[in-house]
Amino acid sequence: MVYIVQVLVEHPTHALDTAFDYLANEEIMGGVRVAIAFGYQRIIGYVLGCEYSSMTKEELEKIAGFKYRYISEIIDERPLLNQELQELSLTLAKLTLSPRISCLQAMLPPQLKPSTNKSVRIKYQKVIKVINKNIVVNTVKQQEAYQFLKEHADIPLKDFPYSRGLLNKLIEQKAVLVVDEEIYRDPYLDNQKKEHEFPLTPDQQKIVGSIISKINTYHTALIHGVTGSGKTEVYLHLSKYVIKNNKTVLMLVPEISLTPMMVNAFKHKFGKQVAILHSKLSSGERYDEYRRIINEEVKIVVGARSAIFAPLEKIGLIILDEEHDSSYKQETKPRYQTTQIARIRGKYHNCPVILGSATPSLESYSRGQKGVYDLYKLPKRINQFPLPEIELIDMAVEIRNKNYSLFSKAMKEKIQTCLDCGEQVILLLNKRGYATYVRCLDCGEVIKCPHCDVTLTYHKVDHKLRCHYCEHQIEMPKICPHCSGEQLKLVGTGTQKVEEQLETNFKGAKVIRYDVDTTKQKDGHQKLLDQFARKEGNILLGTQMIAKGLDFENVTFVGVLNADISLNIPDFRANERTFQLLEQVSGRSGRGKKEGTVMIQTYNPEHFVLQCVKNHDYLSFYQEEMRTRRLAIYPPYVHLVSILIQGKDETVVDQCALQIKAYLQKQLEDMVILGPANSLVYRMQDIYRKRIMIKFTNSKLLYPVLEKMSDFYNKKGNKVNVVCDFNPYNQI
DNA sequence: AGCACGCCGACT
DNA sequence: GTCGGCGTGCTC
Repeated sequence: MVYIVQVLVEHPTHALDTAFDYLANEEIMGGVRVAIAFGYQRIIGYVLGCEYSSMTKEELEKIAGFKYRYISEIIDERPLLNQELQELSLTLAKLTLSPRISCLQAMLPPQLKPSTNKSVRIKYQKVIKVINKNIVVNTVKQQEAYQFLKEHADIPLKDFPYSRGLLNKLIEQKAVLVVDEEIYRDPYLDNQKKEHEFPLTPDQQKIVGSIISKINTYHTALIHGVTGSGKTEVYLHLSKYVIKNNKTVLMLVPEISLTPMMVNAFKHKFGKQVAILHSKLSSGERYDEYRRIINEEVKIVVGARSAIFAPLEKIGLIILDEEHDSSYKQETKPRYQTTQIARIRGKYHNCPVILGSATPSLESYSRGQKGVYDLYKLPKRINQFPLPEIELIDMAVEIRNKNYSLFSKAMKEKIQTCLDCGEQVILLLNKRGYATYVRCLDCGEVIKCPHCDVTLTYHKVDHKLRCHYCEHQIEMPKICPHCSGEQLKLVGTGTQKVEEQLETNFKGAKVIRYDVDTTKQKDGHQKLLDQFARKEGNILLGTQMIAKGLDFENVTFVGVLNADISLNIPDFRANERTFQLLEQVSGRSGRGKKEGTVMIQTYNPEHFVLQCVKNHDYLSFYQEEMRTRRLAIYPPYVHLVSILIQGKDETVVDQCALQIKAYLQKQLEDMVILGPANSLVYRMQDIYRKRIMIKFTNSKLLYPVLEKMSDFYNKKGNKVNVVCDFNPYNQI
């Protein structure tokens, strides 16, 4: 008589993470969006399932004990996600302890999120399709046009170089047909070039051959290739093989705008068979790329983190380039690790997952060593040059020699030499944030945000102090807010200040500053990098953004102004991050026809991380850092889950945190449970935040306990909110 | 989440 | 008397 439809309502909260039953007069497929009345609201819902019932509405209501409502409107003709991805959305919800609806939102492009009812206009154009290739046509001229159409498949009507009458003749003979076809906004239209293939080196050949021999088996391969060793070529060759066998490729990169080389390499080689997915695309562009994938017009998807959910069918290969990169971890709910999702999809499609990096994460490398992953190495650069020579510069010595400037004597000279030779320089200011804070020289106070436990940072552009965590901003004060002293001093060095100093130190040098500030606008990254590539700048000065995938052959010198900042961050990954950053940025030097050099300024030249960077010695770094992790019991020896307890009332937060700790200790007797401790930024936007950390090796016991705890505390009306983060990266 | 209902204080 | 504060509970 009716269909009972299970609907997930679109509010992404734990309180509503349960299916609501509606009625419909027809069957509705799982994965279709519907409009529903929910309480007093009209909202969008997502259909989970549908079952037929022979009873009437009234009979059903008698059993259920509540009134059913009917679905108001069916929005989609077809399910948004295929079977694989629907199942994956449920797995994702379980793995991350997130509401199912927020998993769906993370998986779909913004235009298709259940909540967004905005429609994106689909554009059409008329194209000529050859429907029969073996017609004998009447005249020579017709034959000519027919031949032309056979050679130019699906040509737009407006580009047809013969007369309309001629075309009509061909249509009459049922040789061709004019149809409306969707046209897509192609974000990389002007980027297409001819394919040029490089022969593989024996090392590359070995890897390609070996992976191809297991191409139809799910397994993970880790490629440890030094910077400039040609991992890209390996990816391209494998991809070509896979699509030749009529399967598809999922290629992930950390952030598209920061790794243009990889994107371009794929676009050049495979042209229209590639779809690009990332957040900087306009909504129309992104939607079109997504539709091209759904319509199976695409063989390869290149994209950032969320592209791991691309609706590709028949996946034959999944690649994660720069696998160590922290952007593969999503830091908002659902807090998933892309590598984990890649493995789930790889298992489903029975295909290899390739992880590539010059500086693999300890987690991955240890699996490579244990044989869980196949470990491959590319130890040499393809341009035959050795890796750049690295010099560590002891800044303590500089100070002893009364050099208080940002630049050591050696670095100043080196930069000057490069400029004189017409070569380019990359400088890294290894500092998160880019501006300075303000200290009063009379009372010593630092100006802080009234809502968060952080200092306000100075922005020169508008002469304002701003908070990093909330939008709070004030005019730069003239006098100290604490003691009314007049000596306010800007402390710390940001890229803006270094830029000024470079311009005074190196007369005539053009500096391109590359940081969050200067790359904000659309295509901001590309504009600046293009400028630098055209040699319109001599020095590229940037934050860690410049460490990734850039490839400028005229760069022969890379300088790191202060290597210590990231070493001193209170995070168990600080050493690993520093090693990765320094090794990656060093790799920007000497990629062309000239050898490159690197200088790293530091106060800890003896530190093992810096010594290993100097010798390009990943293995020693790995061994030493593994020792530390083993002694301190950190990943990869254990897994971590961080539990954030937050709320407006400090005492309630405190009590709940203690309660939770006691509960967990009772339920998880033999696991190490640390905390509760104040979070790194204890107060953020007037919310107090405490953290509990669990170290575990087996998650089976853990999940049901955390689920129960999270459900209990995330009920509406509770004064605290609990967030579980598996494999946490940013402990802010 | 978003909204109503309901129970309290303080104002035309 | 009644306007509005927000604490509590419900939505198929």
